[in-house]
Amino acid sequence: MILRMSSLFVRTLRENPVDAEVPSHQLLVRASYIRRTAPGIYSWLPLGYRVLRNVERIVREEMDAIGAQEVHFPALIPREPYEATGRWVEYGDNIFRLHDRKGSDYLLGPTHEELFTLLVKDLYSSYKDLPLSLYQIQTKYRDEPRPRAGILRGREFVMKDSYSFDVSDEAFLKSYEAHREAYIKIFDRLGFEYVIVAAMSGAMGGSASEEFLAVAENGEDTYVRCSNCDYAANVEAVRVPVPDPVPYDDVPAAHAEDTPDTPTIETLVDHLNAKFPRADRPWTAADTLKNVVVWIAHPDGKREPLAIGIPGDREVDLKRLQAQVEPAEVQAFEGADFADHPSLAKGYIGPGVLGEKNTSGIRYLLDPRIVTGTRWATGADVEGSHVLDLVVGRDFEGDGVIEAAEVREGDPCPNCGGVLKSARGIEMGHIFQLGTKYADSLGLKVLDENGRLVTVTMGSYGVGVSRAVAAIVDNSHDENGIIWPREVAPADVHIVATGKDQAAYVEADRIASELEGRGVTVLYDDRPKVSPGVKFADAELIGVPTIVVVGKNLADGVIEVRDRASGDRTSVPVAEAVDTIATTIAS
RNA sequence: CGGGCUGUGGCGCAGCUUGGUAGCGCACUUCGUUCGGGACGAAGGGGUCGCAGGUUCAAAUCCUGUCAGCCCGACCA
Repeated sequence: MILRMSSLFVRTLRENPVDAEVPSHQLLVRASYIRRTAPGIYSWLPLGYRVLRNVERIVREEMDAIGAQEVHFPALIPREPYEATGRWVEYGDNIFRLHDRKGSDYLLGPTHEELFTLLVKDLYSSYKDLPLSLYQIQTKYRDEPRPRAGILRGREFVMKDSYSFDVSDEAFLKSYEAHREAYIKIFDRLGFEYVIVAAMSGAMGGSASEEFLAVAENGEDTYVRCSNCDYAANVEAVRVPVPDPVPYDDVPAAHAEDTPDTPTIETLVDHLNAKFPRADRPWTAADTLKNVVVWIAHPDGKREPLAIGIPGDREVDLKRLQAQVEPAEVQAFEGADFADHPSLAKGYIGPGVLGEKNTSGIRYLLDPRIVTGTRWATGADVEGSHVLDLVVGRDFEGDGVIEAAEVREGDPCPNCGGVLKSARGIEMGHIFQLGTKYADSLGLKVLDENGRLVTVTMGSYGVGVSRAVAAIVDNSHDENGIIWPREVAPADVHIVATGKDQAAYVEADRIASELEGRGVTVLYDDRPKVSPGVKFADAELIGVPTIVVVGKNLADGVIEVRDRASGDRTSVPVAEAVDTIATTIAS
């Protein structure tokens, strides 16, 4: 097919829209692929929609290849199924809710585990029917607190979601592995750099999950990778290696000391070094135990304080903490809250009052590094006083363990002890081992070969289709515009006709038609009276991988074939033009 | 949720301090010239100045509220 620029519904912008920060947002708007309709909600223009469909096509082909069957569910969904799994409440403000004229509750689907589970329950009741994998490519709705970066994080977006149903956990692993392999093929074809990392399942529930992250400096997710083994994980999912308990027989009894004006770790360490110097080495922040209090707000509206003890040289990583307490939310513990909890001495909180058995009654969870026998300097629960030589297991204990401390580059790998390196990425795909969470709450069971009812084991798998469009652009562009990988480009070739000589247009028309006859999609800049500079700039901005210029050189019997990515230019005799172009774009 | 900055034709911006006919560049229309790296001249079309309320003879401009956008922050015990 031929897309003629003279009539194509496209208007490129010369300047970047001022509200766009990331390259994909800037370029997709400038090159007229998308247009903002409302905050976090975008319309797809002809070129953009072609790219989106190309991504969908790749996803479809790979899903079909593993035997998954395509279906299509409504986006407008009644409340009941989500009530049954608790997600009507768990999703909180993140779902769009609406009422029909009778006042019944509906939602716009953020993801579809419930409906798929119910549909399979409707139709299937035997182990002979399994395994089954269903998928759909559909518009999803999530009322994000802060949509940003164009289509990278929108409130309406296109997602491929699929669900696997198996009679046992063992059988499930095959479905999971098949999806994982399919995802590798999809992301290889989409042509951006990505990593597969261990992840947290979050609101989705279930036991384990892996994320496919597009490597991107401006990504929202931070992940770590071991420089020695193949361990890779989202920081939220990193498990700190737990040290062995250490002996503490020779540690003196805990003793409180005056430490005036030391409300921060930094001031405390300085004070300790000045007044209580250690014999072996100076005090460091890592010798102190920092106790942070936060609110844990549950979806049902209740909230409780939670104290977290971590080594003083680390910060609490809110995202990590959040991931641990999902679906509850973490909220700041503020000045007025201290007034309500008089046992907490702000700046000098210690294990003396924390814990369910102590005066505050606040649940107290410790970082895994704080193991039995380790000794700490920490708050004495009195302003201007800290306790030294406080030993875990001898002088205090926590109510449990929590992974909330920040993960840092250089930390040891939980797998092999090697060094972790950190980087950022964008979540492009996520595969979940759901176990029986949804099958249990919705009653999806089948009869096994012994005639017994067994609960179905499920997996759910998502690909951010519209997000992939943005990720590809972020991964593949230069100062002049987008550089599409061939498989997703809105056209196979972009023909630019230039000059006042009508012959160029006649020749370009012929080449375009012949290419069309061979099944090639041609974006043809046939705009009259548009200067060559504008056409070249637009061609580079739009980013079709092969650009053909028909103009001045026609007098010498040649046209020019340009490679968008490398910038290479080749002169080709007119007679060979169509063959050469067809060969180029097929390679 | 808190703080900062910003909302003026499709895009980028000026005007606001000191209230008085809404402007510039790009884009768009017409004519002519130009034609391989964002051409030129002339003549045009297009804006409830984010929204609501208030002050005033008069509001883009002052006041209040609200909505939206961008950035930063959210614990540091």
